[in-house]
Amino acid sequence: MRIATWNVNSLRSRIDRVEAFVQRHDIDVLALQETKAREEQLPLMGLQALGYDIAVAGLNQWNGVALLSRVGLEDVQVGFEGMPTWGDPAAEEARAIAATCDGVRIWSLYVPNGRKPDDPHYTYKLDWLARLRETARGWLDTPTAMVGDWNICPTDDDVFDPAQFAKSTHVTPPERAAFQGFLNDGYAEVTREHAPGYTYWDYYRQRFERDRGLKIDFVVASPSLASRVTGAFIDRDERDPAQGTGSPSDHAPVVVDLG
DNA sequence: ATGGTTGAAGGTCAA
Repeated sequence: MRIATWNVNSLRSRIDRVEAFVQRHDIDVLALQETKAREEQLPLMGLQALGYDIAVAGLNQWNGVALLSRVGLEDVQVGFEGMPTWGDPAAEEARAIAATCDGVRIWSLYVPNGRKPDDPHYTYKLDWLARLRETARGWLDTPTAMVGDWNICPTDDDVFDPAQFAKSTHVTPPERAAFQGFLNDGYAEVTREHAPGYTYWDYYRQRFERDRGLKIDFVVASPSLASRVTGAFIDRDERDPAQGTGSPSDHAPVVVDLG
């Protein structure tokens, strides 16, 4: 089974790229973040025609997550138990959606950005991660993957210029501790060893062209699922303005293969 | 400190 995660930064503006991507790489399950649309706004017929069942959550122009699967899409769940919210709770539910696909419980996650370390949104981010961790302890014994945009650089190698980010979110010790907590509990991040390199490059200042990016998109797997991973890669071509149809997302997709 | 770019329910906010 081949799983992918991609922060698309608007599914409507990226629909042609998404359809081409799933075909080019023969994707079985695709988790999307920042879809930025309600279901009725989305042109999904093309993906359905390609054989995908689709579950989406999203009410506003900032969040929104989705799952596409051609190997089953059962027990869809929006949000997790006790998930903290920000602003309009109904809109913020669209940071997490889960479904069981061919026996694997897959969560598409869009972790809160945090904005600035002194912003209340940063506290919300840490609360959100803490609550996810508590809930996820209960999933360790089942094949589970938490995939998506974690908005955390777990190490300095995941930042093009750590000094520049010294006073920014994504690299602070509490955020890194939050990520490490999942690993301490027994989960494994399964993409890094197969797919080094960044997954996000800011639109500003030709960051992609100069490879000045961040590694913030991860696949965090329970032990039984982690043992099935045979490979992973980052599709940098999808971040390349010179390739594909229309403008790219600021994130590249991450693909994982399961044996 | 500011600005650079992209997307959306835009004439601003979030990333």
